[in-house]
Amino acid sequence: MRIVNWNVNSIRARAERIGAWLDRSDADVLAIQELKCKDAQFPREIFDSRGYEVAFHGLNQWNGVAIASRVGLDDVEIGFDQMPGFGEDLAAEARAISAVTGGVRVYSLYVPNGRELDHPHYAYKLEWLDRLRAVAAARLAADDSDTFVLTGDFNVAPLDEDVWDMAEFEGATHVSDAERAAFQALIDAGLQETSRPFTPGPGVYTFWDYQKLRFPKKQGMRIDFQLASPALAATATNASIDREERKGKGASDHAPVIVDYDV
DNA sequence: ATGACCGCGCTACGCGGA
Repeated sequence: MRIVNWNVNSIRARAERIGAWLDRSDADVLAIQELKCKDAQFPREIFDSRGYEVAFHGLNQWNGVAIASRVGLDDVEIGFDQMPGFGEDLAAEARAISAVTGGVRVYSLYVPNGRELDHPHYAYKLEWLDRLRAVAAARLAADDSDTFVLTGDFNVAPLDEDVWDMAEFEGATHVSDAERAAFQALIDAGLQETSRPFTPGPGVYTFWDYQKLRFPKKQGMRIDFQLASPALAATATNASIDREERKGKGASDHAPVIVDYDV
C-alpha cells in the first residue's frame, strides 16, 4: 500500500495539479495538509472522479486537513484526544484528521508553525506535539501490534542536515532544541520514521521556500514525515520525495512524501 | 540570469507561512 503525505498549500489553487499528480502517482492513500478552505469549498470532485473516497476538515482559510483513499475510508476522526487549541478562546484548529484505510489508521497532521521562539504559537506547538505523543503512546500501550501512521507537515527539522545551512536558522523555529526534543519524544514512544531510511541526506528536503530562489538553489528543509507504529514500519519497502512536483508554475512549496508498505 | 513568493479575503494590503 502506497501512503503519501503532501502539504499542498491551498487545495483550490492546486486542484488541477493534484488531479494530474494523482493520475501518475499510484497513491493508495493521500494525506493532505493546508487545504486553506472551509468544508463547503472543498473540491471533492478531484477525488470522486478518480475513485478515491475523501474525508476533510476545514474551518476557514487557514490550516485544513484531508485524507483521500482508494482502499476504503472508515472511522474518520477529527482532531485527537486533548488536542490543544489556540487564540483567545483556545479554539481547536483544523490540524488533524485520521481514518482507517486498508487496515491502517492514517493521520493527516499539520503541526503548528510556532512563528517565533517567544511567541505563544511556539508554546502551542510544543504542547500540540506532546499531546500527539500521548495519543501514539496510548495506542501502543493498548496494542503493540497496532498499525497506524502519523503523517504530515511536522514543522520540525530534526537533524542539522535537514536544513541547508544551520547558520541561517540561528534563533529560528523548526530547529530549536525543544522542538527537536518533542519530535524525538515521538520516536522514543516507539514510532519509526519510514521515509528517511530510503531517502538519506544530506541535501534531501521536502520544502523549499518560494522566496529567494530557494528551490533552484537547492536550499530546502526536511519537515514532512511519516511516523509509523512498529508493526507498520516493519513492512516499509521503499520511499521517495517527489521533488519534480515542486517544479514549474503553480507548485506547492512542499513535495509529496511517498512510502510503500507491504500491507 | 542585475532578479528577488504565494494564497487568502466583505479587492487591498495585512496576515500567515517556514
